[in-house]
Amino acid sequence: MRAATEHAASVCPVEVTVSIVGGSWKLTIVQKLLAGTRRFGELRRDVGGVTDRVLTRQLRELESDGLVHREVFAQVPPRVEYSLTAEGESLRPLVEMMDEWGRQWTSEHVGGVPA
Amino acid sequence: MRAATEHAASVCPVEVTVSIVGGSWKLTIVQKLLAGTRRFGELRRDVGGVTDRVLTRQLRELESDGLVHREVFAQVPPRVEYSLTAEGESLRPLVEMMDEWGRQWTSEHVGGVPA
DNA sequence: CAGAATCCTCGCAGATACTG
DNA sequence: CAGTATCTGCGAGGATTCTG
Repeated sequence: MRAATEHAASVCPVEVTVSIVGGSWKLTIVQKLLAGTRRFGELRRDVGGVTDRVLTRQLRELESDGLVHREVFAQVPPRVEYSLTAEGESLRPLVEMMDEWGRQWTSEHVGGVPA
Repeated sequence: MRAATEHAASVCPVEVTVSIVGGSWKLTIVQKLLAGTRRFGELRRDVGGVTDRVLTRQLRELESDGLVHREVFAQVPPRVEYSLTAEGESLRPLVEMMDEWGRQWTSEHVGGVPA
């Protein structure tokens, strides 16, 4: 278990969840993966604005937390596919709820309803 | 709107939610407030392990995000009460879901089911 | 294509001390 | 009691460059 998560566990369960999905881009990545398996380059494009280094690290953390499965194809050019594990899939309702809550909050605090 | 939230808004709605509830202790605080109004000292005790400075800042951020209401009583000794706004209350299902997900994840990754 | 290596910075969390 | 003021550090996030 990652150090941050371990510390969170000593506080309270909600903090565990935050420590796992709280990294920047992390839930956005999960959201994309909820739609199906993606290659590294696809994620980089779909997420948008994230650098290789950061995307890689977020994916590795998600992997080590057991939410994401990483499959490497030994071929040239390299091909790596990312998909959600069952545990990752279990985030679906949470992601949907947070997406909805975020839209709601934004619309109430900006006055404009996003598409 | 806070800078972090503003940046998150440019990414995707889920990131907005993360930026609002993602600070350490923040959801734990909300969880306590979901049970009812609390004074500063009560929160400090209930949350446990948090310093004055950090607790204060988290509360101020929650306040500026419109989730928490801060009421100061002009008296000696000072008395300040914190409570959730309607928007804060709207986090209840999310907090419950994250609490449950965190318990589940922890039990599967540690082998021991927490109380 | 999918990253690894390197370097930088900036902000948050935390500790400590003080106060109306 | 409920903070503020000040300092520290640490580590995530980001930019850039290089490679099998």
